[in-house]
Amino acid sequence: MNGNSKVTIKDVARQAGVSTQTVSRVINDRPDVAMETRERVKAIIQKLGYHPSMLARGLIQGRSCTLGVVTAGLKYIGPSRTLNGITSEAEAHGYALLLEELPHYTSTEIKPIMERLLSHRVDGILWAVPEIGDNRAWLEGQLSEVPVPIVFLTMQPRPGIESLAIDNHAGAKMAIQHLLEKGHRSIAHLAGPQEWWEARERLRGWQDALREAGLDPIVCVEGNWSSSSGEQAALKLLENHHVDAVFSANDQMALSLLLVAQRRGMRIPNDLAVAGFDDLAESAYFYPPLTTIHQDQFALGSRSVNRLVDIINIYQEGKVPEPMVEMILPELVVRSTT
Amino acid sequence: MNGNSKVTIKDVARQAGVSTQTVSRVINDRPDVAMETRERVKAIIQKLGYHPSMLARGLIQGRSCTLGVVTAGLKYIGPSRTLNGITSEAEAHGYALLLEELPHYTSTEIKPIMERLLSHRVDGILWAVPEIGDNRAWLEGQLSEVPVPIVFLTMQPRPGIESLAIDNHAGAKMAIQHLLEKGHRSIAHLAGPQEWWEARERLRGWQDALREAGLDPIVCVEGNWSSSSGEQAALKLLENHHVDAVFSANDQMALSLLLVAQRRGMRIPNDLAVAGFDDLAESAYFYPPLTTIHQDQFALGSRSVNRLVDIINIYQEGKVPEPMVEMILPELVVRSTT
DNA sequence: CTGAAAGCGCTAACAC
DNA sequence: GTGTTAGCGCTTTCAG
Repeated sequence: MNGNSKVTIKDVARQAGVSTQTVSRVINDRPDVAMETRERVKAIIQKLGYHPSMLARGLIQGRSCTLGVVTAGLKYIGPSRTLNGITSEAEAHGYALLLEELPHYTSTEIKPIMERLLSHRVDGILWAVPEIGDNRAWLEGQLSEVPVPIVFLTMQPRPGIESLAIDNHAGAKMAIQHLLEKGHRSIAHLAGPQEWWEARERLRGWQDALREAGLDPIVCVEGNWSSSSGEQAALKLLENHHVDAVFSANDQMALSLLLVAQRRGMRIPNDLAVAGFDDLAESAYFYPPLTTIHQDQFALGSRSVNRLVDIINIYQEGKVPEPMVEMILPELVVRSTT
Repeated sequence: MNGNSKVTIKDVARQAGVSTQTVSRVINDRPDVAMETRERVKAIIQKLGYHPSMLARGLIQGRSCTLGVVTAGLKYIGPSRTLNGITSEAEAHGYALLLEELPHYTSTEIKPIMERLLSHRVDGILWAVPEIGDNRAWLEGQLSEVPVPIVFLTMQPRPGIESLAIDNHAGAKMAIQHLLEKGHRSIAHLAGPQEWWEARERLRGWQDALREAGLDPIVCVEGNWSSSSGEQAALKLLENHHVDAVFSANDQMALSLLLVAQRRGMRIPNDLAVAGFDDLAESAYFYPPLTTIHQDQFALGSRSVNRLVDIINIYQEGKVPEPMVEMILPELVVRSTT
């Protein structure tokens, strides 16, 4: 580190023998600058290693070209794939990202987060935290106090609020319909933690698909997404019930289920068929390779940025956008466990 | 969205019947304000929902209280766990994070990235991209042009440059020593892509540990980290060589190796012992549960923030820090594949 | 203890 | 085409 710490527009102007205004015109690609002047200024900019300050520009224009992103649970792969989509799309739109991570999923301390984001004058906010328990309770009172548009990811749609989510209900139905087609009738569910909206949706999909087929959704045990909880749940399930298929709410629990079933001498898929949800990179190499529901979390992230940028632009034009809810359809990936 | 879009310090001052300086003193917790005035101003701030603008403050103080983070490969779990450590520690130090993701690991287009970061006047940069091929070539010429301190993660230590990394060489040696203790003598390596510094370090650890035991490191096949490449490599390895143990450069490839070996009728660990590297959440539930090397990527992230903040403070005091290199030791986790 | 004036780096609005 | 003036929201002098 050394380099030219603080070259300002004035330095460039002085060296080029023009006013700061002219330099400003050059860096903003305005048309009304003489070709020759433009080149000269550009050369000086290059030579001095000058970078216009977004702070100053943001101050004056009332916009920082920055989006706030609030996430949680980065130690798991899901949120970070969404983030991957967000970074990619934000760059395409010329926005920088201010990242905040909640200390835990159900943190209700959103005020300091918002304050930090708003202090930095973000132009909009992406709330990429899954809906769990009442961690959206703050919407009631505090949403109206936020002076910039917010788009929510992975949340139960609410009227008047922008949101995007994977359609977990539809995904679960796909899995069950696939198992039904394979001839299974006694299909259990290894559910996710029911405080999670996503887990409830997957359970509901399991129920609805079975009922539509004239069957009763009865056998259901709950885990907490982890492989270790899945192991406990799988033991309970296989010890106490006779089923010929299980739909697991995620791949990690499905993994334990495979392990437990095979330890008990069951052959997969002959004695027990298994379908998961998520499609982890490893799922194709489980023993045996896992049939699962693929959710495109990258798309979830990138589309949310798209939407937020649209909204910002609409407000910019003085109009008010019509709130939209978008659901992204997952896909069935058939492998060897069914 | 509505809320008080743009409440300024002036609005607060006017309503409180004081000057803007006084308000400024209150929000910065300066001592020289009368108790009564302070309370009154605070009440108005609350009432108006005023948030001081970090843009204006940054402009004047020459610092934005923002750290730039450059990452790559967020769709994999590794980088995002590091990011997890970064967000957590940055918040503890009161820094916001400006996130940039490279389009690919070996992107050499670092100039636009730097420019965006510097435009936003970040106080320092965390370069959290693994060293691959010559994607650090730019250090030669351009590092000196960066006017803020940079800390590099996951990179071959270089004199005079701040860096932190997991000690992959030591980790690999731990794995091999464990296999040797278990009585294995013919230990192959399922290597990672050799353009990656980390993969080379793991291979070197395998070589060194074997040589120190008086054995020759001979059998080695290379994958690209993915389970599918691991499958190809495992087939090649098991078809052409007779080995009684394999050290895989990561868990995903180890997973395929387990699958391939068992398909060929080998029992794990009796016919073949396997050790991996990474310790994924799923690894404890592989079939069988995988012995592996655990690397603490959260700590890698959090310590890098710590270091960067230290450096910024040292410069702040007008001093120049002594460049430091830190290696974080991984840990052996013994499970059922050895 | 409090306020007035100046200015951070930049751009909008107007002159010329 | 180009320069001048003013001011974004805040903090830093320096007076009182």
